[in-house]
Amino acid sequence: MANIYEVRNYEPSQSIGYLMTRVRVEMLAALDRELAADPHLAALGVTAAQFVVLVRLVGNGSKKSASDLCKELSYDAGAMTRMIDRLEKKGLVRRMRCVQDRRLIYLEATEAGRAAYPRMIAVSVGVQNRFLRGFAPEDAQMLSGYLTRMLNNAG
Amino acid sequence: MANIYEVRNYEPSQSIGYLMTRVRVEMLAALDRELAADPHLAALGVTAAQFVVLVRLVGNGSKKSASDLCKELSYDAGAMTRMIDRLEKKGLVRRMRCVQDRRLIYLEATEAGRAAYPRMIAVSVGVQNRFLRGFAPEDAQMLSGYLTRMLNNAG
DNA sequence: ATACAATGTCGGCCTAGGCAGATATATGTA
DNA sequence: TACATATATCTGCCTAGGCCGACATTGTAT
Repeated sequence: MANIYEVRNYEPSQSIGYLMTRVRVEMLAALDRELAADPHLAALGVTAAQFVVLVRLVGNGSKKSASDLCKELSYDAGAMTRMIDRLEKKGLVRRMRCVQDRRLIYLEATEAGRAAYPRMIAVSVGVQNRFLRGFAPEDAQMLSGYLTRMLNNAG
Repeated sequence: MANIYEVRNYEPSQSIGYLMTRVRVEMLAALDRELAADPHLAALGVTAAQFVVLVRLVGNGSKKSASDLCKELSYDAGAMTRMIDRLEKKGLVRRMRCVQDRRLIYLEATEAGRAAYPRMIAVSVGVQNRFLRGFAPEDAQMLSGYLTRMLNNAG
């Protein structure tokens, strides 16, 4: 299989890595802005990064540990500890020591966290739809497929 | 134009935003690892983030200011100041006050920075080709097009 | 039972980005 | 000229992630 890029004619500013980094920066910035602007969510002061973690805790109800989240999100364990600290301080997440395996700490969204969930999802969907403006459903499907393939290539 | 996502059946873990964030995390981590592992570059201690900035300074030889770089890279001005500090401390970049407009500080890659450039590009190309393994050139073209359209939708 | 390895959480230290305010310089206007 | 405005850089404070080592707990091999 031929390589996509060659060193001799590689143009960094047109590479997929560069484009993807910029798109992601713009998407997260938009998400941050709109989370902060939303009248229902502004009081919580939830950032885009916190939102991503919170979604994982509310979405599928199964109890999860911090290390579970780290695996799902390619996240550093130390960073996760501090992220949970911030979410706990805001009253959106609870820590509960597991009695079977006392190394584990199960994480659970609080009532406030669950209550904010639908609105947060709506904001996220709105941002993504805006970035995908003009995309046919098949285009979005293609793009998802490409990203999934790249993720598999990561090892 | 129809929306791609709907709130009622939105699955965060399959969304394009989520996938793109993860791909980008994996790509940057791979770039960091390989920059640190490369025998020619390890001594410089250049991170992926520093690499991105350095590429912009060596690539097209025109003198650039910090604010130029911020616009190109969607970068915060304060963060750029500190990034330049780190690159300067490593001897890869020089600051030169502009005499015509004394607000400006032109940035220039040093000899050491320019010398490391080809090897850094080779590492970057290698990482991206690995993530695009199995992609036909037309696939890569399609993906670039999608990303460019999303960037334009950002406003 | 003891020793060792593996796992989960946490804290310290680093790089890193966003935001707001301060400062210096340049430019346009009355 | 005097003043307001815009621009460029820098600094402080916050959130944030990666790496490493400490610590407790659990599982495994001897």
